[in-house]
Amino acid sequence: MKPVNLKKLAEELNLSVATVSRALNDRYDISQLTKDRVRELATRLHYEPNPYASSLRRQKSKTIGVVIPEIANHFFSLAINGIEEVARDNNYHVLIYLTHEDYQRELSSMRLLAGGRVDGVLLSVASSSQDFAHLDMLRERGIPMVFFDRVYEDMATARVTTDDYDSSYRATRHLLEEGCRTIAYLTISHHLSIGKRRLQGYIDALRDSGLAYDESLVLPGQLDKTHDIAIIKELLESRPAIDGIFASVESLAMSSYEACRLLGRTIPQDIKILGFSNLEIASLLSPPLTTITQPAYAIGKEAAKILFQAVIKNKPISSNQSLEIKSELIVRGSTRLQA
Amino acid sequence: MKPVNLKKLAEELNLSVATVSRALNDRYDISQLTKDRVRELATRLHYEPNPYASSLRRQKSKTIGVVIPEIANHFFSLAINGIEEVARDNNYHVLIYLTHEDYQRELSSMRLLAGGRVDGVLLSVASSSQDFAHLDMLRERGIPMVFFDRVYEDMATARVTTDDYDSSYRATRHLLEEGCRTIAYLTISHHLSIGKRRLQGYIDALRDSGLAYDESLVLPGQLDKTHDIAIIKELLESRPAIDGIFASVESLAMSSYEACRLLGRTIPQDIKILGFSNLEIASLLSPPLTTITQPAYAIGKEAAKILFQAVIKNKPISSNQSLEIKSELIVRGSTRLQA
DNA sequence: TTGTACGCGTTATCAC
DNA sequence: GTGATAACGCGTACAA
Repeated sequence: MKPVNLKKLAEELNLSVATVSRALNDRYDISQLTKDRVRELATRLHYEPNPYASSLRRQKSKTIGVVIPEIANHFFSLAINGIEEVARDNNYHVLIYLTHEDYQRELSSMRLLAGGRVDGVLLSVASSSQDFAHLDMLRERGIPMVFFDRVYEDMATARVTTDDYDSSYRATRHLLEEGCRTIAYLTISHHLSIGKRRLQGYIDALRDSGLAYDESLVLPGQLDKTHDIAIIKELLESRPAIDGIFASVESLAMSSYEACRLLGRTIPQDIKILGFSNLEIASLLSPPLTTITQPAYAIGKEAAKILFQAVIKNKPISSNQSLEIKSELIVRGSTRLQA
Repeated sequence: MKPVNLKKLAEELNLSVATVSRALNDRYDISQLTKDRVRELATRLHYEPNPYASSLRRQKSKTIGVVIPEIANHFFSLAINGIEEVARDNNYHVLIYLTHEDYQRELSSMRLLAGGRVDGVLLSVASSSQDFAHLDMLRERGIPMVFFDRVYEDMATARVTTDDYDSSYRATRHLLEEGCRTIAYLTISHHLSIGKRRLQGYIDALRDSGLAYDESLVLPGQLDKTHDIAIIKELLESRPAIDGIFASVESLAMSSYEACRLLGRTIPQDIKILGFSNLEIASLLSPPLTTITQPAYAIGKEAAKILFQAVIKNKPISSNQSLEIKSELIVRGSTRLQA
């Protein structure tokens, strides 16, 4: 019940606490015999060093913090998979904070993290975040941070993203090539750089095909699924010419499917749908969903690797360590008849 | 860059460290004036207490550990959502450890947690875990633990589960009522109690319908999707009489869809499929998947609540705080023609 | 109402 | 090779 500590081991072995500590840390100046004796007793008594005492002393928490908008989302859970993998390889622990796309929660998470609980932070910003002063807290404390997927442009640190603009451009081109002429664009945030880039890819693809950008075709989704379905339905009814939907996030693609079903629109005959998504089972949907699939696991892993370079070697992170990993457009039945 | 600590605040205000500490902790014996002065400076300098020093002193980490098999899975990510919610309400932090269904990783995670890094643990055991001696480490250290979903029967602590036996029984009945006579059962582990209960529900439902239990219809899935599809395909080919598949975990239902597609079997005409699953988009699959949907979010939330009762009030957890939350059988197109 | 002094468990420094 | 001791930053008993 009462934890074994160095003092206990030392008493038991008639050694000093210092010696026991050094033996366990495998220091060169301790005799092999002593090391063996100490280790034997330590394992026998299930000794585990107190991580907080150790952190206090070493000024290292052996912990990183991951702040993400949500977790019930394939992109983020795959990213965490990658992050946890790298953390474990480095003998680090992972704290998770969910913002639910809420700026206030992101802020309070940052405040907590800035308190020295972690040696580094991985962040994917909330869609409602407009102000980024809260990120300065980390900088002031010298805690390195790496963005992944959703970044804040003005911050001088590394980011691991995907080719949002290009894939959005390609996706829009694909819809155009499949015959769409009036493409609705569903988004979640205009503030996020990721939102801007994806939107720009859409706009440029339209323009390059000689089509005008019609702002009224851009629909800002919310967080509530029921509400999303309702407004998509409304848009489709008020604009019957719409023959394509480009969902910039997974949940909006799903809501579009529901909306079409409610309206009796057939995919892809009446309307084609395409979306950013990491759903493994996109191919099992009815019809199979054409997706832009992001390398979520790799993004998490690479972001973590960059962070650990800074954490372990105590080097600051530079923006030019940033990485862009390409997404893949996978054409399926929702945009093409015989896919 | 250098963190502000109590000493700094104290010097700045010409107060003792103790007074500053008490002011920040809002102790009754400090004058309002002093409290105000201290707080003002603290916020101005962005003071954040060092969590490790505090933990060391208070013998409380304000952190819980969550150990789960995987995260890229709707059940677990929803559960974490619930857990994080409760943790945040209690001003606690959440450490995540993924076992990838591997006993060794579960063991090492437990060892880390037993070191005093957390005040409590939520665990959903890995399918490969047969030995549970590693859980004693927590008990020895007096760290409370609550199981959720996947439990180890012999451990005297609370568990939050769903009605695995009943829902499995009902699901099997449903398949039988829809005309199935040869139902394959796909499982991941025979060791897990959850696996046993679900299997038993299946067996009993068969028996109550006068059908014999045929062990060769029980297929143990692996972790690798490609492999799963292959063995399901093999089973279906070697046993052409199979007209129903009951997948005891989500991934196996998906693999079954793939296998059927590869074999050209039509769902639900040739074969009916049903599975435990928390996929929100089960209804958008082709055909929509009949599911037993577990209350994942609620399970996570309730498990965390029980844990916090112990953590906050320092009371041991008793087995009879255990909770069973019912799952729901949602009939869709994969088991019935006009659903 | 505030200050002094100690200890939480570990590690680093210095002495022997 | 090993031991004594201080220090990490905070919280609390006791003193004033």
